[in-house]
Order: sequence, then C-alpha cells, then structure tokens
Amino acid sequence: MNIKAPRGTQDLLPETTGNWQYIEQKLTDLCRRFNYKEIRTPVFEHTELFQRGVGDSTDIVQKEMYTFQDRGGRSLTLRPEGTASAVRAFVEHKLYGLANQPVKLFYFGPMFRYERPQQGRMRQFVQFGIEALGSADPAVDAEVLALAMSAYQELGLRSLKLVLNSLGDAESRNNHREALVEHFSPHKEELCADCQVRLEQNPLRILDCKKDKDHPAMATAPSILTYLNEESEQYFAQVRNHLDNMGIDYVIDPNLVRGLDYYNHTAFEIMSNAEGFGAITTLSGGGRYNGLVEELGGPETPGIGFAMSLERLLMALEAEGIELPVADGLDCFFVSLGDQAEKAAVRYTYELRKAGVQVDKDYQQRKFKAQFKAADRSKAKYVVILGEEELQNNTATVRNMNTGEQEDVSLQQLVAYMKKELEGEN
RNA sequence: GCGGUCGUGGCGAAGUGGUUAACGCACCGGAUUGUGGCUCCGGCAUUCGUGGGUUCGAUUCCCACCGGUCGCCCCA
Repeated sequence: MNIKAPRGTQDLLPETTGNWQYIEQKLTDLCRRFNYKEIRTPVFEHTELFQRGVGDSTDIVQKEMYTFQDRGGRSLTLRPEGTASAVRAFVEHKLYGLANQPVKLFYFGPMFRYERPQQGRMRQFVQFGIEALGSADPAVDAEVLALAMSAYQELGLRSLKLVLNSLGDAESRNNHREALVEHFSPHKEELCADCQVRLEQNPLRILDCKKDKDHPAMATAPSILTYLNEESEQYFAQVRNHLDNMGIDYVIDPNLVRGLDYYNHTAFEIMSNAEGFGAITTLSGGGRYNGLVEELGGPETPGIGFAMSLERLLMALEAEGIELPVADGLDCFFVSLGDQAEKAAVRYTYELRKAGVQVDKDYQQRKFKAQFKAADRSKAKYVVILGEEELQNNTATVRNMNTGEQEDVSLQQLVAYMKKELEGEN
C-alpha cells in the first residue's frame, strides 16, 4: 500500500530542480528586458471562468478539466491554462485603468488537465506564459513572437519552427465559417464522428483533424487566408512585416487552428524539429484574443499572449543535447578526526556558511577515509581537515582537491583564506 | 476515453512450479590505525507491483486491478 504520486504528476528531485531554477531565472530576465511584469493568480478558479474564457466547445472544457465542489458547494476547477486567470485578474483589478498600456504580464505555474499521460503530456505540468493587454498594434504581436522565440534560442535551442496563421476578425471568421459548413456539409457522413460534431460547433477545427486529413474535401477546403477581409489581411501583413524586419523566420500554415475558442487574428505555434523528440512536437502556442476581456466582463480590450510548457522545453533541450550550466559542486567539505575536531568542524562549517561559502561536512560518523570519499562525491573544491595535530596548533589543513596541494591555515584566518581562494576559482 | 508494451534489491538486469532468488553498478565495512579517483576481500531482497484463483507448493501458470512507458485523440 505504499503511496505514489498521482497519475500524471511527477516529483522533481534535487538532481533536476537546478535546471528548473536556471530556466525560470533566464525567462524572468528575458521578461525584464521586454518589460513584462509577473502576475500570480490562484491555481483554482470558478469553473465558469474556463467555460466562458476557454470555450465550451473545446476539448479542455469538455473532457479535461479537474472540477470539484468545495465545502460551500461552489464548483471550482484547477486551472487548465493561464490566460483566463490573467484576464480575470486584469478585469477584477481594473488594470485597464492603468496609465501605462498595454499591460504586459508574465506568469509561471502548474496547470492541470485530465488526460492520459504520455511523453510530454502530464496531468500537472508547468507553463510559462505572457499576456499583453490593451493594444491592437501588430508590433505587439511581433513582440510576443519575438519573446517566445528568444526564450528558446537564448537557452541554446536551434531546431525550431515558428508556424504562423491568421484567423481574422469576427467578420472574416464568420464568412469563412459559413464557407466551411457549405463545403463540408455534403460530405458530413464521410467525416469522423468528432468532425460531424465540429461541423456544428466549430467547423474551423475540422481543418486540423488528423483522422480526416486525407479526405479529398480537405484539400479543396476554403482557406481562412482567402476569407480575410481587408482589415484582417492588412493586420496580418503588418505582423509579418515586423517579423521580417526583425529577422524572425516563420512558415505560414493556413490549417493552424488552435484548440481554444478565444483566438482571432494572429495564431501561432512553435515546434521542435529535433530528432527523437517523440510524437508531440509543439513546444508552445498562442495568439490574439481581442474579444476575451469583454467576454469576461471587462471593457473592449485587445489582447495577445502565448504559453509554453517547461516540461517540453526540458525535453527539447535534452533532444538537442544541451546541458544547462548548473553548478552542483560544493566549495568546501570538512573532514574531521575525533570528538574535539568534530566540534570545531561544526563551528567552522557555520562560520564559513555565514560568510557565504557553500560548505558541508560528514554526519554519518564515517571513518576518515570515507569522509574523503564523501567529499569527493560531493565535488568539493576544497577539503578542510581537522585532526589532533591541527587542533593543538589551532590550525586546519586545507586541501585543494584539484591540485592536491595542501596548506596549513590558522583557524582565525580560515574564513578569510577560503574566501580568497574561492575568489580565484570563480 | 482507446490501443501496444512492461512491472524482480537504491539503480540496471538474469531466473525457476518446490524452502540458497544469479550477476553488474551504487552504497557500507576491511586490507590501508590521518587523506578522494586504482586494486583485492567481505556485507547488502524477511510483500519478486496489488488482490484473487489453480496447485501438496507460485516470484514463476490463469484472471482482475493498479502503476510505469509509448502511441491514438487533442494539446502545452
């Protein structure tokens, strides 16, 4: 009956948390340069937020939500994505009233979707995302895309593909939708069960159906790009212009649809081309959602954002053989012999730690030799030896584990000595 | 939700219807009584995923369940 982590969740053990911290720190710095500020929202929200924000016809709402009732009978849901919460907070706290627009936000945090786990898909996973609310400037679209690509590139990834599409504004979408219904209705019986439902609810999503992708009607299906009205087309052209101008490569895929209902105009995904990446290749996705703030009770406010999975980012790094520069060795390890020396070791371990040195010692009552093995295992740069002789002379023997050189140092000067030595190392 | 595959010590991995469950790595101890990376010796599984069944007897056969993993759908 030993208890394990729930299905689709994972423990991140000390050997990997260093990588996570490194990535979070790099992404935070990226946001600082792009002037996005962190927002932290609850991990659960009223269920209604996602039903309205993400969309009732989406897979997320229809079959993937972790919904429960609390003791007060409220229906709550563990957040399946971050945008709805960010927009809810934007409206609730009236951030649309701030002088500085657009409001540019970023977030990190666990998201929850009830799915069958597989490579790159967990029930609890961590997303990093950004939202820019309050501007309909195509340059903001380009900025979001630039930040997204930079996030991967600055960590060293090379096998990236930015896939871009425009879903157009409401008018374009409606016209396209009608064309799609007209196009697919004669073939309704030939389509898969899911697509027959999609034909009613969200015909756009038929376009990215994998089952029906070889159906002859697919090839001749009306493309959204030919249904963009003047304004939408211009908007899309300007976004592309900015990207070209910034030197950001992309490919246009008119069938890129995205699973969430709130998108319009710019929609995109970033995929990995790396070998051995597995079946799932999407690293992140996002797009513009100009109606969402209004939908959630705020004033008419344009918005755009994207989110990436940190798990998939880690997978991509591994697939490309990129090692993050995370230090895991100690500065210093104490080896002592005898009770008195042990006592001194406890004290000077603390003195060094207070002085900012990364230090550890043996707590297993190991023999002298075994303490050295432990020091070696912990990748200590220096070993401080405290034994009978040293104690009598009020000194310690400091051994450089790389060179093997040793030096007698008075205990009074130990902290200063170690700091100086380590300065030379770093 | 559907399908493939797997489930033996901290890790990797053999194995058999019958009271000793190989081996390797790691770890601990010793040879070396104050110095790591080498060598040698020794130690290290009282639920062989869980529950039930077949059997005189099951880790080994059967069933169910749980879980890992990969894939489908869809996504991050």
